[in-house]
Amino acid sequence: MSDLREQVLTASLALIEERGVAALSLREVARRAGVSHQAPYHHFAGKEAIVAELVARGFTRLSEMLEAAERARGEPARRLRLAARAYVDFALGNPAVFRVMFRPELADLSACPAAAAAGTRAYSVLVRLVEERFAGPRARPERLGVITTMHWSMVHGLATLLLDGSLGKRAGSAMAADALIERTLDTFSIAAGSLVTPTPRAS
Amino acid sequence: MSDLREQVLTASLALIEERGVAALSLREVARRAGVSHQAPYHHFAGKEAIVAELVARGFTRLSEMLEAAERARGEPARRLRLAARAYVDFALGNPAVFRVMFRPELADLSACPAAAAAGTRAYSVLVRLVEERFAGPRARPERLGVITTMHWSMVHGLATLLLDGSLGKRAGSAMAADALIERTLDTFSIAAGSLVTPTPRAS
DNA sequence: CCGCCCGGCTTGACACTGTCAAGTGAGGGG
DNA sequence: CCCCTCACTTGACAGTGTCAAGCCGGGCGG
Repeated sequence: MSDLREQVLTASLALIEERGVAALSLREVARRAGVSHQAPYHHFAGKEAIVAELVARGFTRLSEMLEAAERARGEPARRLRLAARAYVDFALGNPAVFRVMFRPELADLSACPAAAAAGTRAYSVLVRLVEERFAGPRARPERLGVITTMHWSMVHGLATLLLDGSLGKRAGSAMAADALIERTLDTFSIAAGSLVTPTPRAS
Repeated sequence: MSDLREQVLTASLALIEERGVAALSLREVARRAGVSHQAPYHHFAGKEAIVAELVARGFTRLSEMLEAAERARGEPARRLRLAARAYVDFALGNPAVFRVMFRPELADLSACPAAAAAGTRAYSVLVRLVEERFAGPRARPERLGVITTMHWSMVHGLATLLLDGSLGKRAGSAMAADALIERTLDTFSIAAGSLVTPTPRAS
């Protein structure tokens, strides 16, 4: 039942993947699904609701990938590193969804509690991983929060610059992009590692 | 002369500031400027050209702010830190423009050479600052490139997450946001500072 | 068995958009 | 004086999101 609902979602996704979210047209979606232009309205309140659903699914998929990294064996640093790579991989693998996930003016995710919950779920994975890696006798929780923000910013910035910014063009081929990601994340991991012991008071 | 051109630009900017770039309507712009709906077409090729112009101006303004930080006195670390703060301040001070600056699907900046040049100008400031801070006898240029990418990613990610992501909501007031920015950039600066000497081979 | 309701879908309409095409009108140079 | 150019207007067309009805078949109560 409700086969159309899924068809609308996949058609919408395909459309924004190939022409950008600005070109998402409900009528074109209906056309591709072989129904009349008003049929989607019986499954979604409007255009926003469709992309909100896509955003929610994107966040749960991202959460799953991050949680998979969390379950990997190895030291905390390795798992945090894997999660970072998973974040970037998700962005590069689902560019259209990723772009719209962090664009509240297109789809107000606060209006869609499912999307907000999925986003919090992904965030909490990061929080746990950072705690695991950086918790220590001297680490105040407030400091952990800052380190979490730093990690998220770094990884998110790398992903968005590769996707939209000029980083993607500067690093031409996919292989070059992969090397760029690996080396950037490695360097960041090393740099952040210097924070795990109380910062050495260099004179 | 060409007063309308400027009027169109300011009206467009105001419109995307208050309703988002998706709601930019040439007809509404013309209405606000008190002219007919086709008047803007005598100054811009179309909708894309207008936002391309806004993007170009945004990049030059960002470049100016970064260059001001570059001219500040103090150690290289301090200037890099100032530039990072300037980047975030620009994003928070010009949210609509910043958002559209890194959204090539809305305004293809490669079609607008002025915007691309301004972007490269801003990027080169960052390259110089990173070189100044991290250049050393042991630093290969390739390594400097990675460090540059890391810095750009971190700062850009922090800005976009504050703007669009949930970071902005998590850090409620503007004062809290300011503290968050300061502490995150400080922590990052310290972490990155551990890279200036060849990474200590901890056993 | 009939009749009714109701949910999924269709058809129709409205206001709005970007953009092409043609017209208008004032101001200035030949 | 004429005409031309340039900034602008008017008109039209295709396309959009969305509100308001209409249709239609299948399940349910009687």
